[in-house]
Amino acid sequence: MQKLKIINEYFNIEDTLTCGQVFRFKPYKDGYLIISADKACYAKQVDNGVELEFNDNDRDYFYNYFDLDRDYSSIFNHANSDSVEVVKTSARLGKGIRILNQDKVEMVFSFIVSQNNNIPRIKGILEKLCLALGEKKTFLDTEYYTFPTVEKMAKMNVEFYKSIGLGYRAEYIYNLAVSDTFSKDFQSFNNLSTKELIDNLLKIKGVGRKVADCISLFGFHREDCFPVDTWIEKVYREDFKGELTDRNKITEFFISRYGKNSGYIQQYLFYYKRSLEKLKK
DNA sequence: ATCCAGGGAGAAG
DNA sequence: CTTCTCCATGGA
Repeated sequence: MQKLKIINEYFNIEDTLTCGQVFRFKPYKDGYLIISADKACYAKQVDNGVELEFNDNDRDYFYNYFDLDRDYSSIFNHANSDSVEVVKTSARLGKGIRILNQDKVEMVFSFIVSQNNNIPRIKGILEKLCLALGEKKTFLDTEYYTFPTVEKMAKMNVEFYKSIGLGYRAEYIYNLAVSDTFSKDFQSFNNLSTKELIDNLLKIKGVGRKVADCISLFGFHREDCFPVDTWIEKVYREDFKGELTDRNKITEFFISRYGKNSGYIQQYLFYYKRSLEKLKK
């Protein structure tokens, strides 16, 4: 076991986990237990930073996972000097958000589950999926389940996927599991341009532009992506006073505006808009 | 009861 | 090319 303390004003563990980019984490002893692919990590906020704890062999994985090599100051400053008020406000609220480098395969399945769905339900479905098909492991005296292998998922049938609450998405998940999407050159997607990457992801049934953008951003760390969902559409309409209705065009609007910082600023805005809604109750 | 959630596929225009 | 309809599920 190994501990690592990160002192960085641009790293808040709660904001990073609850901003909507990751689904498999839960409160644990003054902090959080985070599960990614087959690995687990404990993280807790301390006065001036974040304390991480993981297995010795997972040091590089989680160092990269939390994007710790990146300097977030210029990203934050870009947002915090924008002419639109909501961008500045959201950046200050989400100053501690980092874009995680999550497992690519897990991101593809997870964001197919996310379509026309809400975050609590997405978390519940993924939890059931891992409980049923993942491998049981122990970390810090607590049990967790790995994300299932594609091979294991391919052995199930559509009825199983419906039984864990996937609804009409069950067929997308099943068809993807039995496809050859991940067996051939999926890892070489790394070498593609962002546009080529998105075009390839769009070939998967159940993956549209928004889901492809999320996979590209959260799995491949493509910063020049700006996923547009119902919340971002609300920001666009209410705070930017935008007139466009086509989500593709709204995406292009934001990318041409924010360039390489699109993904980060999108996360600031998404987190902010959703936080407001939670506050109402 | 109706609407909504990190939308997308397929059909119709 | 664009727009419309339907798609399961559960919480508000």
